[in-house]
Amino acid sequence: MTKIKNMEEFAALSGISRPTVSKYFHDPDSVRPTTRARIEEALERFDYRPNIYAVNQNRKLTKNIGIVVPYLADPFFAEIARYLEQSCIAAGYRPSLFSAHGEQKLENEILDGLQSLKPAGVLLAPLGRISDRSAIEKFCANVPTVLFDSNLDGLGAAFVGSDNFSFVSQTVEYMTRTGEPPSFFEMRTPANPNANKRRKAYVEVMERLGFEPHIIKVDGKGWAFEEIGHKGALKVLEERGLRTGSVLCSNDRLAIGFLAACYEQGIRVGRRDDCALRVASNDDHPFAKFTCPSLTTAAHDYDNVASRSVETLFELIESGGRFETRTETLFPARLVLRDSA
Amino acid sequence: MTKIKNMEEFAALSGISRPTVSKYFHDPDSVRPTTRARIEEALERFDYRPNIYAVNQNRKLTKNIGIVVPYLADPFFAEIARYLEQSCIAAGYRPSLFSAHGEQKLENEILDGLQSLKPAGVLLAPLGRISDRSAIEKFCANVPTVLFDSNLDGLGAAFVGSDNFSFVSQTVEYMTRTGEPPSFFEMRTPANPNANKRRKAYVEVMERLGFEPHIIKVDGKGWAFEEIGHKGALKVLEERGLRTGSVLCSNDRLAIGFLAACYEQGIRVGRRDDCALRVASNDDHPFAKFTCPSLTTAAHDYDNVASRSVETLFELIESGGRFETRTETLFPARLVLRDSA
DNA sequence: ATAAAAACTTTACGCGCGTTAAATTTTAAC
DNA sequence: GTTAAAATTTAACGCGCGTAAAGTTTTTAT
Repeated sequence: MTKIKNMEEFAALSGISRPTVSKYFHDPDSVRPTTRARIEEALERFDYRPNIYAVNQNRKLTKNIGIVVPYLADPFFAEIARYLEQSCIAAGYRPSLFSAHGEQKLENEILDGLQSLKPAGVLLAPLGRISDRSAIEKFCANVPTVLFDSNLDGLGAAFVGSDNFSFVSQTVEYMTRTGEPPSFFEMRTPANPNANKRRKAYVEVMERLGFEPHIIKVDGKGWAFEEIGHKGALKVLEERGLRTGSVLCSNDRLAIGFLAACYEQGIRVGRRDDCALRVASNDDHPFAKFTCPSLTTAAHDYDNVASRSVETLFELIESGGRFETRTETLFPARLVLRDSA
Repeated sequence: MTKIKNMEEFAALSGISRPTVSKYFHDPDSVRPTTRARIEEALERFDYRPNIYAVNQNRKLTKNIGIVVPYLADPFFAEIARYLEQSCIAAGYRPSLFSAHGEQKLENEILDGLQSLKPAGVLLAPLGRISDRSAIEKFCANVPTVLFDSNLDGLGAAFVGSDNFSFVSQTVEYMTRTGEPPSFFEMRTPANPNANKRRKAYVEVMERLGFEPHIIKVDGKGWAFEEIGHKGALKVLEERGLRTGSVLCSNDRLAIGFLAACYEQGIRVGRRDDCALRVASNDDHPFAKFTCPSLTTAAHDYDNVASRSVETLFELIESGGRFETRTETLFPARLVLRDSA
């Protein structure tokens, strides 16, 4: 097998001129079918591919797309990243995945490094409260960016995420309808803006239903939500801080810690009569099916959030990187009934 | 703030010639301290950075490092990837992270795409049994590659991973010493070669201790280990297939499913007297602390596996991409005692 | 069959930077 | 202060490909 050095050489071997070969790689349909066939025939025999560095140096726009998530060790983000990656590849782009690992400094460094990649666009799920707003603002000014999962007011060309009100209203109404209205269990200073929206939704729904909201706030910072939920729950249980037999956790990872604490304290959780407590949550984390008991929760519309995010980004790219107005798209939750409530 | 187009322009503004500036970016210590100061001073004022595409086109070796894991939705790999990324950055490289998402086709596509990145080196945790050996072999012939986590005989310039014998011997000996010798719970056709080594180690240790090995194999394929463990456990419990009150799971994700099944069946798991079953496992998955009950398991030496992997890769790169002989480095496990056994 | 349109070839320049060789300047050594 | 060594400058070429202009061939339409 001959080793081919560059497009010049490949063009010679295929019997087509280099500019035409170049055109082919840019868009196979832009050349005559017969020449296309000849090129692809040569491609079979010789295994050549254009040097992406030379290509990207000369094209005004690369085919790169950056995907940035706040915390990849959370399987929720791993799953959604997977979908985003595949959609990008299917559309002929080269995605590169980055995780801020919960740290502002890393998020900034990623955005910084992303600039030199000269990406056609970026899908960004920001850290949220601890994001460096000005850094992200500056980045969005230079790179077409669609925010997803977690919204930062006014930043990015568009936002695609979940409708937190829909999550909480469904869980609260379900618990109320089938038992008693829940208390709300959350972190005192949540990193994610969705958490704030969920608290507000909880208060609103409770008041609308004519009940008094009861919010339990637990300490802890960072992204070790299970640990925070676990410690917080142990403290609350010890102090008999639960006014109701019904708890709604702000998110599944807190709930995982909560349930572990209940188990250790011998508190039976579930909707059966012999259970002292019902626990529900939000997100439908990949592990929610395997908690003890399995977790009743409001599921993200993964597929739609992911597909709409990439669609929006592609539109943005085709519009030259700017939208007239910033749009926000929210998808409702789907209630998943399991054993915990 | 003036926008700088290229190195020529930046060099002019900093009062240094372009070749010297180029040399500086290659290695800041290779220029005289005074000129280095002048460059860095200009760097502060003008915010210029070399075009990575032009750089990579001309350098024989890029500063790219590929990190490939089999399944990123498994927090174990997310965690180790995080460490690998950081080590690469600290050493002045640009890591890019890829996940095969459990699919051979994707693993091949990733390796394919990685070639055009012309990386200085690659850290590869292969899928294992379902990897396309010949594709990986071909890849390793072209790119300096260090395998980690999961070994493929003879492939890659080196392997760094965990000593499966150490994992199993510690868990088996502990369970035997403090109770009865365990049965071994695993998938019938495990995707990961570590699983096979763990089974062999189990048999060997049991025989050495004078007990008869008892292996429970459950059906299922893919990477949804929790689901497989859950279904398998339900079946085994239903059929009263447990000969002992002591079970060692091949890995934590299976154990998570196993424990969920036990909970559903009302079987108390733990080392206390009122428990019917003890369950231990291997890996120390990030969620092992929050199972019900919390999981006794043998922990990977994350830090050492990760740091040795990158060290080995750096040595490999400095050696020009080839080692005299292929080395295999194994790190022992650390037994983590929790409530399940 | 003829003219117009479309696709292709040839030629050539540019992208931003690595790198080399020869000439020049700065530094270090004595 | 002289001299050799080290660092820098100047000038120039090459990397692999995008792309534009002008000329040639092929296709399509009439």
